[in-house]
Order: sequence, then structure tokens, then C-alpha cells
Amino acid sequence: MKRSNAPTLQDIANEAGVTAMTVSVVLNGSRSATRVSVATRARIQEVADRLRYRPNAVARGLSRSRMDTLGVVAIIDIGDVNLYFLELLNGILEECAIKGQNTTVFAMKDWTDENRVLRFCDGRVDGVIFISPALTPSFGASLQERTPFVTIHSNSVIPNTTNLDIDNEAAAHDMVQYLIGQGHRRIMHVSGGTEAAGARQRTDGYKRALAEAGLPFDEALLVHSHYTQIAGRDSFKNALTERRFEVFPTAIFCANDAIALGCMEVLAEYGLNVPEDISVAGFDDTLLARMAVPKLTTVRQPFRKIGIRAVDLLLEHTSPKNDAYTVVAPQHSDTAQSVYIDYDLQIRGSVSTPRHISLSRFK
Amino acid sequence: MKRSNAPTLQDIANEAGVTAMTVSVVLNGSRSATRVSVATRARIQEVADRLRYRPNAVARGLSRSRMDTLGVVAIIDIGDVNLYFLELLNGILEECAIKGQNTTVFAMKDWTDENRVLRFCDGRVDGVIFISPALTPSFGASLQERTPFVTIHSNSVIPNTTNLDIDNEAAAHDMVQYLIGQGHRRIMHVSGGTEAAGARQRTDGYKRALAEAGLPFDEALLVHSHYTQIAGRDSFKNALTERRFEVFPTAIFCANDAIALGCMEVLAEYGLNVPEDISVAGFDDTLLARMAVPKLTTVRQPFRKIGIRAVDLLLEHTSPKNDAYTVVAPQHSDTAQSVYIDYDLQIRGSVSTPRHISLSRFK
DNA sequence: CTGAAAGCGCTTACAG
DNA sequence: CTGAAAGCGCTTACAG
Repeated sequence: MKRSNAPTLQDIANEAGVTAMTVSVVLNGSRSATRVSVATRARIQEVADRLRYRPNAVARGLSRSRMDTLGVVAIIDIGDVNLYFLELLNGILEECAIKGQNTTVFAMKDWTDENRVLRFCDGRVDGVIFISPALTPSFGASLQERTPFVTIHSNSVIPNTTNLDIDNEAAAHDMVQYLIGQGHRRIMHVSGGTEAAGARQRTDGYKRALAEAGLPFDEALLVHSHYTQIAGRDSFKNALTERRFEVFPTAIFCANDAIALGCMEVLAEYGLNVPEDISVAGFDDTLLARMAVPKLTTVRQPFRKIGIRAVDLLLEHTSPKNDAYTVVAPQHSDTAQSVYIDYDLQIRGSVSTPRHISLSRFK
Repeated sequence: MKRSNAPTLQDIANEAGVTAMTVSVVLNGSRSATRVSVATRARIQEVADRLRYRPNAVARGLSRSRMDTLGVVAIIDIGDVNLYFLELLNGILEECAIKGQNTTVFAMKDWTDENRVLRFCDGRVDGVIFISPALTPSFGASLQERTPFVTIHSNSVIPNTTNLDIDNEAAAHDMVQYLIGQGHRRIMHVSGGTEAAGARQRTDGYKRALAEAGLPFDEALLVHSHYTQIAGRDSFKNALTERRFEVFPTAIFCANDAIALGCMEVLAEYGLNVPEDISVAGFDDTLLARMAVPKLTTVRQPFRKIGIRAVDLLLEHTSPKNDAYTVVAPQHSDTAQSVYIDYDLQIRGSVSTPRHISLSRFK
């Protein structure tokens, strides 16, 4: 059943008095069309232009088993503006466009719905980029039989898989070291929780920096939260009211910018000024950090660059020779291969040297 | 050439000792599979599970000429965080997921590359949503022969096409009326330029509100800019330095939130406080408005809802009966049909009653 | 209840 | 230089 008024190869072929194959070679052929005479080529081209022929990507995809499209799978928080996702997506879209790839986005509610994930890997994408996934290693393994993929900020180690990240431990360490260098001795850490791998690593970096400086790790200064402004605000507030500090921290190292903003809300409530009364450092350098008042000292993750690299790496794994399902295992090892992207510290107004704070208002 | 290790209908059929058609009916059939005996069905299901069969979406798409995916085409400003796009996309992704559709995003640099637009409409998407497009009517018409589409915030009128928007003129009018109600008489308008249709409509609304209140329209109080923070900042600053105001405005109505933030930067430079010295109102209610200090009084556009509605409307135009290319013309008229989504004013801290400002610092 | 056949619109060996 | 044929993995009438 011909179901569309869109002209097909066959239509062109009929008009031009050649075979569909010849038209295919001339119009869409990867191999040069030199095998076809100039005259025939011109005639075919003329007909194609007149009929406004456009190859059908689906038919082409079926026969080449390659759709020239990459999938992006991420948790999209309904009701939350996910700047992290947006900035990553920008990089991905940009690079996909350059590489002639389309980009299909799949929104998940959470990572437990493995069937939903599998449904994406149904031939319509040549590979997929998972953003902050929490995939079980066994599921990851079975996924590999279906489609090549790379992960960004993965929360689990999946053998034979490439993960893109920054060195969270080192970055957190550097930031805390910087705070110590500014004279801070009591540094609170509001973490991103104990689930997310990156959050744990940031906490590790915090601890290492303290240890290296000979500062004791004080359990009371570690607050576990989640990567959102609301969670940061609430966790921090609870900590302040429940842990009746003898000596108040002079700085807070937050596991991301959103948490930092949440803490700043609470500090404002208490009438504490940043950074005069207390310093605050974030992590990520999203738009939030630049919008904050004062601007946030933070660890910059180059999201756009990470997105670009993810596309490039995935494209390497995506076989050029018609086999969308064969995973090209990274040469390096038989375990997860983490590719570290460079990060740097953005020193801005939210951190200064410490000063003593009266604790009376918390008693 | 069988190019993949992924099992096909044929593989299942062989193992189960039936025909591929039967498997198709049982596993993927739209018509109920009651035509197949319970025993056969069970056997097929068992084999499919064991082999982890997943239908190939591309093959299915080719034969049904429907990919169950919608395209989103937008300008993605490299280097700019486009909150407007993100919030719209969130709504689109959400609704697509609910309706069982995939979402493919196409990033454009600008709207002049019509060929690039056409390349998206190559059968891989069943319809497309254009975000803030500037398409010529003639191109729009030829596009309709290829694929159903709807537009959001379109900058041109394309016959027989559905456009989603808020009533920009009315919304701007309402906001300016509110400012007047607060006692403002000299209200500056920093517009989004004269190109974008929405920006022109907002300017119209501004003028109407003035006229209705019997206030003169003062050319010196109209500043044309663009929809970005930087443009807003620069345009406003130039206006201040070049137009040596006799009487300074007491309020600024900005064509969007980003412009408002730009203006607030300049005001801060001059040491003017918002809203004590001068009131500022925005438009859109993106994250920017809520992050601003003070929080921005603005017109709220329900972006998520607009995205959802766009998907629903497009799906109506996307024929259920296998004809992805036939455009179902809206019944209503032979011209563009604008669907207006409700808006409302968000009254926050950036607007108060006016007070006299000393102009000495600008002389 | 189940099957044989044609078709979706392309591409890719294989011939000549 | 050009063509006839088979195939990609599904679905959809049409039969029986």
C-alpha cells in the first residue's frame, strides 16, 4: 500500500526511465555516483528536484541498520528545572548536529523501569547516552547485547563500558583545600547523599583534604542531603537546629550549586551574611552559581564539553559497518573505563576568610 | 544480510514452529491475538521471552509508516542557557512519554536553513513541533505537504496551521495596567525587538494600556532590544546615557525576564534600588524571575502546559490511520489558528509604588 | 484458528 | 556504465 504522496525512488526512476537502484546510487549513494553517466545523473537530478524527492529515513535505516540517531536517556524531574540536564543536552545536540546525527531524548521517572529502557533500544537509535544512570551491572551487561552506550556520571560500574565524569574526589578535595587555604578550620559538608556515586566521591575528597591538613573529621559537620535546593535547605536547617554546635562552622562545602542555594536561603533567614559571616562553596557551576547573590565559588564541570565527548565516544563505538548491535568493547580493560574530563575551581564572591560568629542566636 | 544478533520475528517463528505472521500477531498485533490459540500463544511467548525478543521499531515503522515519535525543532543558542526551551521541552517530553511517543530534538542555528528543516521531515518523525519559528509562509505551505506540524510562539502566520501562544498583547497590557494601578506614570518599555511577533505584540499591549489610562506614548521611553540578558543590559544602558531624561521613568516593563535581569544589572551599577528607586517587571516567569533579587514581578507563561498542549494538538493532526504525511487541516479556518493558553501576573517584590528619583547622577 | 504472499522504500552485493 | 534480485524486519489484507 502506497500511503503517502511523497515521491519514492521508484517514482523518480519511472519518470527518468531508469531503475530505482540507479536513482539510489545517484541521489543517496555513499559510493561515488561516477558509475552513472553525467547525462543520466543530470536527468535523475532534474526529476528529483522537480518532484522534491526526499529519501525516507526509515526505509534507509532499515536496510542500512543505522538510523544516524543517538538516544539520550535521563531522569527528567517533573516540576524541577534541571539545568544540569539542559547544559549537557546542549553539548550533545551541538555535537550530534555536527556529526550528522539526530538526537532522541527519553525521559525516565527513575532507573528501575528496565523495560522502558529496553524499549528505547529497539533499533531506532544507533547508541545511547545515559545521564546519571543507576543501572545494575547485570542489566548493564544485558543492555550491551542490544546497543552500544556510554554513561555520564554513572552511579554504578558496568564492565566493558565507558563512563564520562570529572574526578569528583579530586575536585572536592581541591575545593576543600582551597577553603582551608583561606583559613577555614571548621568546614561543614552538605552532601548529595550516600546513594549517588559522585556524591560519595565528593564526600571522600572532603575528608581527604581535611586529613591532609591535619584537621579532624567531625561527624557533626557532615550533613547528608540530596542534589536539590529544597533538600539542601531542609537538611541544613535541620542540622542547625538539631546539632547545637559548640563552635559554628565558618564555611560550608556543598555537593552542588542547588544545595548551596538552599543553604544560603537558610543563612539569610538567620540573618547571616555570605561570605562575611560564613563562606559557602558549591559544585557544578550551573547557571545557579552565576545567578546567586553573592556569586558562588564553585567547582566548574564543563557540561557542554562532557556532552560533546560523550557523543564522540559513542560514535566510536557505533560501528561504521552496519552493525548497530555489536558493541565495540573499549580496548583498555574489562572493567568500566572512566574518562575524566578536566574541571576547575571558579573563585567568586561567596567565600572569604573566616571570622568568628556569635552562636547566641542558635542557642 | 542478517546483521545483528538480535532475534527477529522469524527466529521466534522457527523456534516455535509457526509462521512469522502469527508471531507478529501475538507479540505486536494491534488486533487482539484471540485468533491464536492459547497454547500457541503461550509457546510463542515463551520463546520470545527466552530469546529476549524485542520488535525492531524501524521495520515496524516502515510497514506502518508511523514511528511514534515527534520532532521538536528549535534554535539552540550555543553558549546560552535557554530556560525557555528547557521548560517547554520538559512539558513535551512528559506528554510524549504519556502518549507513548518518542521525542527527537533538532537544533537549528537559525531559521533560514530550510533544507535542514526538510531533512528532519524524512519519515522518522510523525509530526513536528516548531519552537519560536520564523518560517516564511511559502515554506510553511510546502512543509505541510511533508509532515503535520504545530508551532509554538510562531513569528509568522502560516495558513492552515495551528499555533500555540499566549495572548501577548493582552498580557502586556495587563502588566502595564497593573503598573499604572500602582501609581506609575512614566513607564519605560524595553522590548524584544521589532522582528519577533510576540515582542511586537507586547509593545502593542504596552501602548494600549497607556492609551487607556490617558497617558501619552513617549518615544523616548521605548527601547528596542533582544530577548537576552546581555542585550537588555546594553540597550538599557545606552538609552540611559544617550537619552538625557528630563523626568526619569519610575518603572520599566521588560519584554522578558532576561531583559529585566539585564536592566537590574545596570540599575545596580548606578546604585539604584529595585523597587525603592525604580520598579521592574518582566515577562515569562522562567527560573530567572524566581532567582532574581528582588524576585521579579512578571507575566507567567505556563510553558510546561504549552508543551503538553502542543503534543496533544499535534497528535490529533497525526492521522491514526497510517498516513503520516496527510495534513489534517484544522476545521476552523483557512488561516493560522492561534490557540491561546492562559497566562497570569505573578506579583512579587520588584514592583512597588513610585517615588521621585534625583536625576543628577545622569546629567 | 493459522498460513502464504505482497509490500513498506530503501541499499547492497552480484552480474554483465 | 546500468540492471535484476534479494534482503532489511516488520504488518496487513486475503485465503482457507
